[in-house]
Amino acid sequence: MDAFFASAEQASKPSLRGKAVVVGGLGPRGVVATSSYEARVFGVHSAMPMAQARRLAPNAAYLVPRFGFYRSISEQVMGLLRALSPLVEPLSLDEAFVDLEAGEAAWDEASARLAGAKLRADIRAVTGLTGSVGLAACKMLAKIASEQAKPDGLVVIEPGTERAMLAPMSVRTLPGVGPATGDHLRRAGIHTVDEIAEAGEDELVRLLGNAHGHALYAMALAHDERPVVAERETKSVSVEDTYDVDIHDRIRVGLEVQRLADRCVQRLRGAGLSGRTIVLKVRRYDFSTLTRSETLRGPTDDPAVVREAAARLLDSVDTTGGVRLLGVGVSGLADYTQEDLFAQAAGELAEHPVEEAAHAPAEEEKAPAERRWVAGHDVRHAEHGHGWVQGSGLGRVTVRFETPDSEPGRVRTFRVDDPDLEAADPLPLVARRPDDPEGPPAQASSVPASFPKSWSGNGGGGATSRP
DNA sequence: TCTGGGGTCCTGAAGCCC
DNA sequence: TCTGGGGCTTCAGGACCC
Repeated sequence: MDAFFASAEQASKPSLRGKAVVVGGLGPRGVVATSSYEARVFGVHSAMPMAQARRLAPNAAYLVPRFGFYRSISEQVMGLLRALSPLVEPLSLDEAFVDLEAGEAAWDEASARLAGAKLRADIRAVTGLTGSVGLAACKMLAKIASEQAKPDGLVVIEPGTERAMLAPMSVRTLPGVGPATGDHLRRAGIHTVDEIAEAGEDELVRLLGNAHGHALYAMALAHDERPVVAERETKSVSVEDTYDVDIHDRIRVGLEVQRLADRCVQRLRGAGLSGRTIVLKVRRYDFSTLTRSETLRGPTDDPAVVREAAARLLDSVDTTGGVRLLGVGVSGLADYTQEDLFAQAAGELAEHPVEEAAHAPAEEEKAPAERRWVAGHDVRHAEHGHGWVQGSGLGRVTVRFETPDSEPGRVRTFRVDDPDLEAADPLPLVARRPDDPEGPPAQASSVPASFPKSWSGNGGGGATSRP
């Protein structure tokens, strides 16, 4: 999907269409998750500190991400992909690989183009958003093609042309080459993909180590045999928080770690998992990050056990000077068994007869009674109807009244405790047909049959929430 | 005026067992 | 009894991705 979060917000809010929109954390330490193409003109891009974005684009609209909303759109798109093939490998909310051969959805370049074009049309009809499609014989090339296709395009890399196409490209084009590896290669005089191939496999292994060296050399030759994997099992579950102000108080640090342990266990249980290795993460005032881990005798999803392990790990960490981030994770995962459940139930009753997992809910889940009017979130007013919060402060909240299919709406300001104003769910971006409230709004056609070895696609956009 | 959150994979050191 | 080495696991850190 193209600039996914920002595009979804623009589709949801007519007054933001054609305008610079930046989605990300709005606190003093927030970073940009996605910016609209209009904002990118000012140099705003993903992972940029929000403060810097505000300097570059002071008049942009700044919004908090609404993951539940994006997830619902993502599910619609993934549904379209699964109609093409049983082998769909989601990489994130807005990106996935599809093995078109496995779905017999195409068999040559022409049919692949047709399938890609139809997919893009279907995504547009069902979600109202644009997605880009890259078609190629392997995942690496499909990904590169989808990057080239953005925004709102389709690119095919024809078999036989791969090496010539890759040769002049920067090493940073290849997946797995980030800032550090890029610098490493540059210092060795390697700037392009062609120069990687020329350097030879032994030299790359010497420079980058075994796994990375072999993998990168293969990619430079356009070799990528990785299959599209539909079901990936989760390897770890973690939660972390960056604090607006460094925490110096050791007792407070301990309490935060306990809270994070509880949240982590909630997530773990939600996924039906338990784990053996508990990991504590601490980012200190100077941004240095350290982790401490402990492996238990067997898997657990008992909050008391995870809390205790996390507290023991914290004992071994020096936090003088302050911490800016704390995290708790669990790895070494297993599906939990019935015995585990009974053991946990007994253990919890013994250890925490009254304790409630009543810690601060996520921003999106907060009750309306809490009266936290979050910028960008939907609201409903008894008289003026559906709108969204444009800003709040000093006891006032400013709301723009508009819906995905309305004209840009008018702005009104209310007291934060106005009884006529309440939080609301996002409206669908594309109006449903009255006779089929569940189904797609437009006809989503099916794709031709039979597909060969050499075509796989990176559909639904490639890294499109990134610049 | 700095640098989120949730993951994956790899490497190297160290300890243990045989 | 001492030493060496291979193989495995654990732990910590780093790079990368979206």
